[in-house]
Amino acid sequence: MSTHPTDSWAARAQQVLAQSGRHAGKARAALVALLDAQTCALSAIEIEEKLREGSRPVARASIYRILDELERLRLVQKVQVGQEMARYEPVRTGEGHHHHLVCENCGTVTPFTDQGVEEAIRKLSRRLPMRVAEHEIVLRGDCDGCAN
Amino acid sequence: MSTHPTDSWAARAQQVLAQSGRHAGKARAALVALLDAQTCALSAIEIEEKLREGSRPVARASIYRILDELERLRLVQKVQVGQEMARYEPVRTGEGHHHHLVCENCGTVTPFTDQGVEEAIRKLSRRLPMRVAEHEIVLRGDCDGCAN
DNA sequence: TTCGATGCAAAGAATTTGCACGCCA
DNA sequence: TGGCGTGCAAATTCTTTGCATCGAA
Repeated sequence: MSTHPTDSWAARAQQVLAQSGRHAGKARAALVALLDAQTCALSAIEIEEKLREGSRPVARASIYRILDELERLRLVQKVQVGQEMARYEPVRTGEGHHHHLVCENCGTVTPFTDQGVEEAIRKLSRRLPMRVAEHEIVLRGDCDGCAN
Repeated sequence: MSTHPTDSWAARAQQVLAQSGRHAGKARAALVALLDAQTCALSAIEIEEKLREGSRPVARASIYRILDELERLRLVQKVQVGQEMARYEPVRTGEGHHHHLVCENCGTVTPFTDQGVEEAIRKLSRRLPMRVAEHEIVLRGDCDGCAN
């Protein structure tokens, strides 16, 4: 949540898109607004459904194209959660990145952050035979709702 | 690496399969032998290619079916590495599980283990609103070969 | 008016399923 | 011999691409 409208991810996204010389289409605007309202990652199909029921329907191909473009501009991150379809979420400046919990029972995806794990990975990265650019962690199990 | 043939993952796999009341097909035997010889995860397509060039060709559908069965018996772990296709690797008893490094340049997948990270995740898991059953970590970047 | 944005439909790629035949127990 | 194992082909699912049209600058 941002305190000022102009600080919102959507506003920044629109700005970056405009600066990179693109026209402002309705489909993309709707998709950006939808993503901005989410707290966690959505799949392309989920985005299509929410747009159809909400603001306006957007063709699936357009959704993939727009997400791809947003990803190249580093406005969106594509996250892979298990074997399921790809999910996408806004990259919000100022917030540390988070990882994901996946309930194997109900499929719910929940974000979490943890300094301990981040630190452990940072230390580990120095010792690996690779310049580590990014990392992704997925924890799977049964969420409290399902474990009962 | 096992010290005795009968300790091999392949031998254990065959035993578990037999005990679960299955017949011993040639395709599955070839696939199990191939997996046992690997040091890291292979995709279904890679398995198909290696089998065709090596011991004997196996239909892709059979490969998926066999891998699925091995996964249900916990003899094989399916790992997802980025957006690429799924990969499969033997679950060897006695060895701690490992995670994966992926070179974004050449696509090479390399295993690693790290106690620090495992410990951090263990601690974290206790505090999460979920009974964590498993976790998966993928580090991406440029491997030493590609960084030069 | 020009070029990017979008929708629709077809193409692709990975994976799964249906069905008939072959082989192991 | 009966049922699991396997191959082949078709079906599914997610994603990408081709092409004509629409709309923003």
